[in-house]
Amino acid sequence: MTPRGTRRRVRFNEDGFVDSQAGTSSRDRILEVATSIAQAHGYGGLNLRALAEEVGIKAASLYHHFPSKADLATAVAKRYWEDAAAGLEVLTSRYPDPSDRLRKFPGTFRKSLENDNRICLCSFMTAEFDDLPPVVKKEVEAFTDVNVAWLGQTLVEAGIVGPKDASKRANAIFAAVAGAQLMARGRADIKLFDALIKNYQSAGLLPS
Amino acid sequence: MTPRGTRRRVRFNEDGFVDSQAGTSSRDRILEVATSIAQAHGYGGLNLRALAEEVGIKAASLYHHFPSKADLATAVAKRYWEDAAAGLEVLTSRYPDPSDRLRKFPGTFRKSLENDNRICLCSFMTAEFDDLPPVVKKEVEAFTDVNVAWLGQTLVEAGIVGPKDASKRANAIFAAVAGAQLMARGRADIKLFDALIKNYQSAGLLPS
DNA sequence: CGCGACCTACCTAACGTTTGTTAGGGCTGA
DNA sequence: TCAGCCCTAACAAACGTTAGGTAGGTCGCG
Repeated sequence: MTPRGTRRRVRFNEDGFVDSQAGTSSRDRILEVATSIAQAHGYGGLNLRALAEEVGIKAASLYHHFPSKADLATAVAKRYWEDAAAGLEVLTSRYPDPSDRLRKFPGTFRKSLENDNRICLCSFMTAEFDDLPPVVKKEVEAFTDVNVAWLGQTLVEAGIVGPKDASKRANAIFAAVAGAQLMARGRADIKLFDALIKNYQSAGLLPS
Repeated sequence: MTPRGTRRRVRFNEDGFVDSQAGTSSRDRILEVATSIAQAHGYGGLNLRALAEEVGIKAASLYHHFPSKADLATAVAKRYWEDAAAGLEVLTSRYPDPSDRLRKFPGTFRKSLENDNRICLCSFMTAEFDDLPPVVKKEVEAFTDVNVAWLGQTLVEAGIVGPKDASKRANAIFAAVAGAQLMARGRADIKLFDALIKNYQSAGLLPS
């Protein structure tokens, strides 16, 4: 019965990333399952009946919590980047060396692949760009913003680039890691993801 | 009235990439329009009625050319990687310097973005991995194979990496460029794509 | 030459299913 | 008692797909 405004309890694992099974209220469980489905099938593939069944309720009952699919997806995407932001903050506070943090960064994306070969919710929704309700699009963009901002700040702190080039390099790292995740999904091979990250490191895109 | 087995006439622009409006037969026009739709909406978003309308026929008439949507999509993906392979071959024969070729490589992906912010058909379908008919999946993988093989060979020829590390670096370049394309789509900003590629170059992932 | 058989390419009409969504009612705990 | 949470039942639209038909062209044969 967490009131709507209350911050959900979230658990982080040893690397600062969100562990699942954090929500207990019905609304939270819906968002949790919806996130998982959308990471595998996208916005278009998010079927309200299938979602409801996995939650353990009927599709019509979803409308008690969300006025429409677009609103549900908006809440999903918002929760997604908020959790990501919280996870990155944990990373920052846990590792004093900014280069260490940068080395840990791809771990967020790795987690998705570990979870039944899923990908970043926002990568999928970015592909679906043209069919996304504008409100959802906004939240998807926020995820990129959060990651790029964190990367840029950390890169500067690590002395890898100057403040002027920070956001450009941050963009490059984000795009490359997202691309690695997508490619690894296509082969259903998480070792490929690791190899790609290693290659980014040896090429000098990421600190090794 | 091109017989089914005949190679379609294809035009390449100054950089060796396929120009549209190459097909004249009905079957080819279907594939052409279907490719364009799938690059913007994916396999799931490929609506047979909408496709037929854009071609100028009725949805039922599509079944004269293809037995099912899955078969249509298979033909689309197959044609897609075959055109890509042909384009890369043109690049090889047109530029004697392998480093030049590598510099031109991202141009293929740029072309999609120029075309109404579309992305690589296979990037989209890789996201839709779980919902793809197995036959389609196979053709999608072939696209990656073709690109990675070409990149690996060209990297060795350019003396950038040894034959042992070629395929790993080729994978990294492919993933990074695909990721850049996806990110640029999310911002509907082709200049972001150019900036990302430039950053890959200055980081040493691509020759500059 | 002329005629029927056949093929290609498209059509209309409809089917069955799946989809997001709504109306309205029932149970339960505070 | 009453709000919070969930239900059944159904709607309308959109979907892939099928049945069956038509117009035009081509071919072989008497």
